[in-house]
Amino acid sequence: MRRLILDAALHLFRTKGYEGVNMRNIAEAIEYSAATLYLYYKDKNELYFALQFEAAAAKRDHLLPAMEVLDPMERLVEFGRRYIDFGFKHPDLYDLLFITKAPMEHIENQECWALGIATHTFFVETVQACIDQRYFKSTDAATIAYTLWCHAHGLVSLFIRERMRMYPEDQRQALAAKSFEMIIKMAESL
Amino acid sequence: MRRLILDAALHLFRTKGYEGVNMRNIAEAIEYSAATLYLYYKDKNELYFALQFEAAAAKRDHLLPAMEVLDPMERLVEFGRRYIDFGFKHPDLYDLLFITKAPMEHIENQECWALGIATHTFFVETVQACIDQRYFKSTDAATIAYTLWCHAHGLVSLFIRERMRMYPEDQRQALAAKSFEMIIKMAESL
DNA sequence: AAATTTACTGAACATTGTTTAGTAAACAAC
DNA sequence: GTTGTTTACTAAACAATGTTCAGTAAATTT
Repeated sequence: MRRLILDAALHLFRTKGYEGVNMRNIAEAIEYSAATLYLYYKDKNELYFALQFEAAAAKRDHLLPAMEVLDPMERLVEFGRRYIDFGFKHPDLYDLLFITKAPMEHIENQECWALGIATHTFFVETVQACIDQRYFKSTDAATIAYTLWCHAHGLVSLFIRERMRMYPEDQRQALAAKSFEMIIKMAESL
Repeated sequence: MRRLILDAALHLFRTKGYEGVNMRNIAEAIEYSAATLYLYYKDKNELYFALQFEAAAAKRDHLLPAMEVLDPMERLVEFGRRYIDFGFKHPDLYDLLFITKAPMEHIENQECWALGIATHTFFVETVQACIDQRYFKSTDAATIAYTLWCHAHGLVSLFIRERMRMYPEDQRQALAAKSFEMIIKMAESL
């Protein structure tokens, strides 16, 4: 039943966007009453956390191929490329994971958090592997990882939240791509 | 009257956060009925745009001292520092300007847009000035500016939207500061 | 057969954005 | 000075949405 609710919610979510979905919508889609949803999820927040878990799983799956690249520097680049690609291809899921102002209190107790942490840890470890293999002179893996993440997240979220209107629509993706190339070049000087 | 409404709205906004404010709230604060607000603003969107203008003005004022630095590279660094500082000090305003999912359609017609564009143009021109004075080898001012913006925005927005929970709360600001230093160092290799 | 548990729902409530119909005061025109 | 018009405002209602509650009916247990 939870599966049924989640699938319907996620589908609505991805087609109609976050705003366009409400409890009655979801209930309707699975031909139950809205009250039924509250039997399986305490409130909208709990449903939100469950959706976040789905999104985190989708993201992990999207990043998976990058994790298998052997050379740490190539892996890092591919990881970044795929992270950004995920954001552009699934703006609703990305939004859910990294932008939505939602009950972030106690998210540490949610299973979606563990998934996100695992991915983040893998990312930092990849940076550390680059350091170990002398790709970087700096040895501050945490700050390097965070700096790269800031760039990627800024890039995706400015795009998703429509703050690139000063650039013609058909040039935004290209600019993002150029910026990604640039940050890689910059990182090589670290 | 618009002044009265805006001041009340902005004040509520900054104390109770974006979510915690509604038309009735604002009306109450100035001791009028909610319907009155609709005499001065067509709908919540128009009020939103007006608030965005206030936020844009506050941001410009916050950045103003940086604009007066003579050396373009120092100016660029100070600009970045103050941009980030603004985001940390006024998360609600920053949110309003760069994160809130709100009616971005037709924002080009709003006065707040002009203000934002002016600041952005100044930023790109500063990068261009750095190029002209051989601070960078790269000559792509647009991409450099955008890349730096992505980093700063990512940094601020991950913080504001509580996506840094994997770092202890008392270390987040320090990490952000270190990352800012790092991106400057990286930029010097451009 | 009776009691209890499980699964579900219609109706209601609270909150919030928005509209409508109307009031009352100020002002204008004759 | 009465009448019409404009201005400033509001109470009440409507619609959408999150949430709760009382109740029903089938399944299961005793």
